[in-house]
Amino acid sequence: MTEFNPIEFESKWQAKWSDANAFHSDYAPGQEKFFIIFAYPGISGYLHVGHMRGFTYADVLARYHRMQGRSVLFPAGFHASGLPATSLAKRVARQDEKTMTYLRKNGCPEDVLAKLGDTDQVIKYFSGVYVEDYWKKFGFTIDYQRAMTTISPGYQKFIQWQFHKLEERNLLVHKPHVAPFCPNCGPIAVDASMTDVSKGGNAQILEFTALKFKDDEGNIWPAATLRPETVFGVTNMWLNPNVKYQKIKIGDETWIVSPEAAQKLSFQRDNVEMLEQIQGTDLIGGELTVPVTEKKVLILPGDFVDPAVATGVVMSVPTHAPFDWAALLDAQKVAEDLQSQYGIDPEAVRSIEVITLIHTSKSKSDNPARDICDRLGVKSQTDHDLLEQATQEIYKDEFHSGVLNDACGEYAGTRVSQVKDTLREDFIYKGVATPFHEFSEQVVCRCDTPVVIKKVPKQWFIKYSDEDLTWKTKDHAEMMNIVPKEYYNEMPNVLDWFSDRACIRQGSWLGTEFPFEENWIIEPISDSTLYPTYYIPSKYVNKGKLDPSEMDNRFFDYIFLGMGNPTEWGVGDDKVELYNQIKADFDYWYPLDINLGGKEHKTVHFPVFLMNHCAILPGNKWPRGIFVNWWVTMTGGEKIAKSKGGAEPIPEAIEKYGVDAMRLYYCHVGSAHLDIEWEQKIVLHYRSRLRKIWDMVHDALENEADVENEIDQWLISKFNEHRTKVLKFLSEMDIRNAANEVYFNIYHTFSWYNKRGGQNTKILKKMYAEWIKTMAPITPHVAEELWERIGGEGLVSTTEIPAAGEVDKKVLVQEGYVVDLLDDIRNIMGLLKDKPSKAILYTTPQWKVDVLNEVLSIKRDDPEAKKFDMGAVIKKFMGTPGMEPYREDIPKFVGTLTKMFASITPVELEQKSIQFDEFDYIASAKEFLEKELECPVEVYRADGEDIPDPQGKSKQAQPLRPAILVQT
RNA sequence: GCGGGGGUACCCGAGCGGUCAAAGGGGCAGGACUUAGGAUCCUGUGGUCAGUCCUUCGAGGGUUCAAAUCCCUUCCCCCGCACCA
Repeated sequence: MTEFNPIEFESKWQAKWSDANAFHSDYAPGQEKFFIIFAYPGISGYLHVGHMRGFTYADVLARYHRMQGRSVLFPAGFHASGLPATSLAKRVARQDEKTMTYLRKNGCPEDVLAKLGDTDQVIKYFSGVYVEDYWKKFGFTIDYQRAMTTISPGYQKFIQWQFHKLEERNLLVHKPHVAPFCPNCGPIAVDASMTDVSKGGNAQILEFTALKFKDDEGNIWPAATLRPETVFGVTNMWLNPNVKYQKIKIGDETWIVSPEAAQKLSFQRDNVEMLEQIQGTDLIGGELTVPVTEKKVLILPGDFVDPAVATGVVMSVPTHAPFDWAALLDAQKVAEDLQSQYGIDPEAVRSIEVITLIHTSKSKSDNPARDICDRLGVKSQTDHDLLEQATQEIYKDEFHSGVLNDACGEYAGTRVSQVKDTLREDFIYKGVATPFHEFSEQVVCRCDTPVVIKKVPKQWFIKYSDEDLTWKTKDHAEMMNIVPKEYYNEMPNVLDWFSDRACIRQGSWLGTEFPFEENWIIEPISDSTLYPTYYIPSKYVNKGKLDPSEMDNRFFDYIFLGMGNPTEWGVGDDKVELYNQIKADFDYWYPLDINLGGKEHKTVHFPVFLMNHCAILPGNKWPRGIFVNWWVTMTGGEKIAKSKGGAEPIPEAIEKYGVDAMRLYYCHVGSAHLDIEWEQKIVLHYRSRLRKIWDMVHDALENEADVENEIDQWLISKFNEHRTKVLKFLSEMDIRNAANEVYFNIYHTFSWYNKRGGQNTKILKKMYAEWIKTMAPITPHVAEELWERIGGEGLVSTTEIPAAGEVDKKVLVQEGYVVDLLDDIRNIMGLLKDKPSKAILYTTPQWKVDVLNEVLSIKRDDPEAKKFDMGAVIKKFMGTPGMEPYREDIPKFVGTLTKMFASITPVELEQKSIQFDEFDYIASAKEFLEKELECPVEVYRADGEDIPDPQGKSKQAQPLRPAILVQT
């Protein structure tokens, strides 16, 4: 037996494919085409086994379509824009320990490592790694003639053109915005990979509502809150007596806030002027007017007020804020002290009446804050953790199920969740409130300066909220082939939800310069939306035929939109011809058939990919399909992360498992829309699966037996049935089921053929050849190697898989009958204590077949019927000559058919209607049954003469269900 | 909150109105082959039992001749939410 050693033949076939240029995409007018891409990877360092999952699916689909006779375009590129490449270079430059370890662990050579502090080198090196170490080694049928990166000059010209189109279509808007900013370094990115920050990479920008409380002098005391609706329940204010408050001038208003807040405001507002500071203690005991309600309330001391959080000015709503409730109780307890310290009338403190605003289904009384403090055992305002928990609970409950009551004026009777935004907008519109932005946690820049939120006066957005565009895109998405279907259903909602997106930024990252504003770079999501179009001209750029300098707006207008006429450009005949060729190419390949990407793209990349196509290109160029794949996780469902060492480096994995085993693993271990766990053992299992198949095929190669047998016909029909399924699954992008059919079900069919004594090597080799074709999309290396060994011509990868051949249903039913019979006998034998000495089978008597056929024909005549006239059927057969001996059995048997009659499916009806002689068929399978059961088998017709029937079993025989007697 | 998904046998998971006691893997048990096996093959893996029966698909109701699959109620779990790819 030839040893199964994938490593030996994998590189051999990769070289042959490459030498033959087998997968170059051919412009082939008249021939059907298929255009697929996977979302190009960002250059972020080494990839892991999870990335290969999606890439593999794309290759499987590309290979399948190629083997269906289509001209296939499967290009690939690199998304170098944005942070990842820069981030990696920066980390190498500062010799970040984790990064260095990770690079070395993945086998980065030291001389390369020394250069990776430079972003260009990072891009150059890793794009090489992706192609040579991953994609080629995985046998992907990518057309590398078209490879491109998003920071190449040609691509940048293309992106600029795209933005001109967006501008022309009124889809670029600008408005004020806020963004993270380091006072020392300028605009920076707050992201989880911590490129620019040393702390707070996961921080979010929270949008508070600052309510403008006023004192008698007209000074504004902004209390920033996430719950503006509670303004109706304010009973007092809290200031920290130990803090020196800062008076500032904003426009023509004077504000009083904590010094930290004054600092933050100076970035969020124009013209902020610092005035004097006032000790908190001096402010306690004063009165402020509540906005909206115009009520006067007292300022009380609150030690818990953190000057670093929000504005340092806190409004108190004791019924709905546990902190406020606890603090108010404390204050009331020490009312006398407050008098001596701050001159506050103790009676005024004690008489503060709480106001209830919100009622929920869980409300027990009119003071939910008190209820929850009692329940959790809060003793004072110092029980910080408990109060935090209480706040969370109350907030959640009241937000979800709360309804505002009569204390809330015009908003009474509305749900908190519904009215919150409206109410906030109303307040801002009326001038009693204003937005205030704050990080959810502290963020510190790499230079150790705390990061602030800075107002960007003129931020450009792509107007994804555009109604017409949204409507158009949703309409189109409905006609698209989007898998899984869950995502298809979700897509309209995602498109509705998608609002304007900031599309440019300043600071250090890679990308294309924004054409309408200097020193702004287009943001990486926005420069990767329409890009599949660029794979068409990229081939000409790569070949040196097309220069970026000539790729101006009129060029792209012509090739992508068919606008203009190159003959009028005065560029010479050669160029005109070239442009026409590129345009023809584009018209041939576009639209894109499948855009394949991971689940992380569901709410970002895919929607903008669709919307930009719909915004810019004509309707006949809009994408046809999206395929989303889920992730590979570490054992236990944990996300693969570089910080945790990642999974096995890909080159090592390839060597250990073999590429095809990995490909099969991805395709079969779980559906594409499910996270799968990376487990060595399982991958090895798939390797041994391939080895079994390898051995099976080699058996036939080494076997010269050439015995014809009835079972041969079954094999052919059964295989054809399998192949029909495989092709159907692949056409539906159900890769998992296709893999199941090819590597498991077909394997079992061949095993059964063997078991049944099939030895027709000629037939077998023919069928194996067909089988190997079906393997080629998923495990191409094994397929090529077996194809060659079995004497196939040329490359199997470029051979067509024929649409399925004929299926003889009768043959399939007959053999299925034996399978069921064997099962039943085994079932009975399993119940016996002793070893069986003989199995006697009684096939159905003819009269039962006749009765059954009569009933089936009634069903055929009226497939909707649930009942049939039993009396008529019984009568008919009772009167038939020769039926006398069965007079007692007829009604009983007819009775058993009623249930079947009601529930039979069309498929079953067809199967049951197929006629064959059961006795003859079992008799021919007798030897096989004896071998399988390891005991003698006798077969009789239940209505035969003088048959041995010691236990009267023969009466139980039914069509397709022989009676069985096992003797011990 | 908004949006989406889900609860299936020991585990992972397929099925999404009838061919369902429920695919495929894994685990476990028995057998075969073996110097041995963590290799491979076969068989079994809800209950009952000489097979066509009974009880199961988070819980409770309902529709239907027929429900894991459809409808309602309810409990629980997971994921995404933006300038970050």
